[in-house]
Amino acid sequence: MDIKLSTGAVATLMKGGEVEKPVFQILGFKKIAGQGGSDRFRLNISDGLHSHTFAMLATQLNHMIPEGELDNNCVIRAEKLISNAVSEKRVLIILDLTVLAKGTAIGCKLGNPVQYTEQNANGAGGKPAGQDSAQNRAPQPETKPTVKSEFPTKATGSFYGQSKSTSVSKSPTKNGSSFGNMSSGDCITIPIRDITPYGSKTAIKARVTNKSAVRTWSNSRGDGKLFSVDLLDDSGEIRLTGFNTAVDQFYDLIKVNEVYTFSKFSAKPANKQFTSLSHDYEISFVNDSSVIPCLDSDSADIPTLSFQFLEIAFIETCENNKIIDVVAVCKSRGDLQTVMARATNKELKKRDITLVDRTNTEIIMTLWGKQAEDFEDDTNPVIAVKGAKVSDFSGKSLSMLNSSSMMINPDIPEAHVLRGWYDNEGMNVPTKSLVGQRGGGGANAPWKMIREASIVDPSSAESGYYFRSKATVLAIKRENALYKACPEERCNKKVMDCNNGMWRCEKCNKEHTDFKWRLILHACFGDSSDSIWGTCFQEQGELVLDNKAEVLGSLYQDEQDAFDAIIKQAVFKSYTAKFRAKMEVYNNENRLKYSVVELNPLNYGEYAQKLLAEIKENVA
DNA sequence: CCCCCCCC
Repeated sequence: MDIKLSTGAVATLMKGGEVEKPVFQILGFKKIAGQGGSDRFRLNISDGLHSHTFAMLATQLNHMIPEGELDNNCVIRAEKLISNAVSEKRVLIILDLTVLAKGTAIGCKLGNPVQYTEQNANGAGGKPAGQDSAQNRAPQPETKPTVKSEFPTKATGSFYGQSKSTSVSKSPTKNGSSFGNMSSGDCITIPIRDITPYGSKTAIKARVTNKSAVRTWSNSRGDGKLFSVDLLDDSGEIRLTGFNTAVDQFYDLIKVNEVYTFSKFSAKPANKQFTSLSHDYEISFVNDSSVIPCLDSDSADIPTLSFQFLEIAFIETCENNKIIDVVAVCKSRGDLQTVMARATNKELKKRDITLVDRTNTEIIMTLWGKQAEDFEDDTNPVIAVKGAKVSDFSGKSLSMLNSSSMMINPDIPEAHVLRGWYDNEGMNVPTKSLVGQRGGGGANAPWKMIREASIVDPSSAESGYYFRSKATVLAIKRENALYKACPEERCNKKVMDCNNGMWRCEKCNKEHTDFKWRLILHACFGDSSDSIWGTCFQEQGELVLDNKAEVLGSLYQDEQDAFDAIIKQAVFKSYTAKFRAKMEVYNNENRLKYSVVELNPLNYGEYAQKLLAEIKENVA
């Protein structure tokens, strides 16, 4: 077989030029381990003249390596290639390829390729592509130093060798500056992965990837202050918390992105509810803890980033309040808003941004405070978020926490792939939204017969599904229609009777001298096709019963007959109603729950017009 | 030993 490599293609591509379906020899590959089980392969490609290690294999092609289709020395034609500039470097992503010859058939390195550098590029390539091309709209790391390990600036000869052992490593003998009670000399460090509450917890060498602010607490068990950092090595990550004196001792000294040897700590099970870190345990400082900075030269083997990315489409199935990592393109950026925190009466700044990924699904993420104010990027950056909270407000959404961290255009393979996908394809593809109709609560909710609406596809009911119907009230449940609520203006929480004339609100954590009546009216709505039970909150309930909750409450309490008469009168009135159907789990069973989100007395004239229009449409 | 993280 006549194999001809695309001589000069590496240099051309490295300068930002384009090469049509270049032919390369694969001189080696390296697995970049497991971010959320999504291993990636980095290839050393050669055009016979130059070789280059900044080529990533698209994940959908990963299988070719274990299956032996791609082997050392094989020759491939890159059918589809994305080239991205990443700060001063350039990364190629091979999206599709054809194997022209197996490595076993070739058996040796073709030509005498040298590692490509700008210096030896010797004019082999073409002119760089135009500055406005999609390829050049590449991630520019905002925090450069944090993202160096995935793509070392120097590709060394040893890079493609076997992977190093991670089980035991020596901590550096550091000249001077340790914090804490460290005695001099080396100590044995263990991989983060191996930390348990049971083993001897000598020391770990780890990079600080996130550092919290100092926070104080005060509760029934006492008060104090604390901070925490996220630590990472090549075996895993773990949260380290410092309480009280440890705050004074270590807080200012520990810097994000730096590598330290941490020795002496205690470990306990991690509460998964409050972290996206994968470790089963978390650690805290003890009395004789020490923190020793590592020299830069000693830190290169400690990775800088770790994510367990979840695809956006998958967030739909996440339970509420789960803490997750996500990488996505910021499709649009909302305005800065100011809202009042109900609990604290503090003013909050927020900004919603819309994220989209290769599942063609989008989700809204809320940024808070300074991060919301500072977010001004309108260039559809790729965003990697660690530790965002899943909220089920109106479908599914994400919210940043104080403990979350966000990187804009990070230099990681997932981000490059997303960049290429969005610029070439994603920006023009319609997306599914995980937002249940927001704000207007289904402003364009479709008209449905009730029968039709009640057999709605369960997957869309998962996040809340809106529809409109003409509906007649067929029955009303008189029991539990009213409850005593917290009198605070914005709080509607049910209060507890303290039996001393006071009413306790758990939400406000206060006792009040009075309460207000609130309505949760369960009514059966029907049309000619079927009927459903739906919940009418305050305003809708007041409309159905044609009385204010306040009046209804006192009647319910003191004049039952009058209350029943009101209910009787409310039956058989007709409305146009907007319902929200949502799948909920009740007694381990899925059931559709309906609430009435909008209610208007039926305007017969208007409704007849609507029916006439529909008839015309169907006859034509 | 915290674990609050806000709003519609």
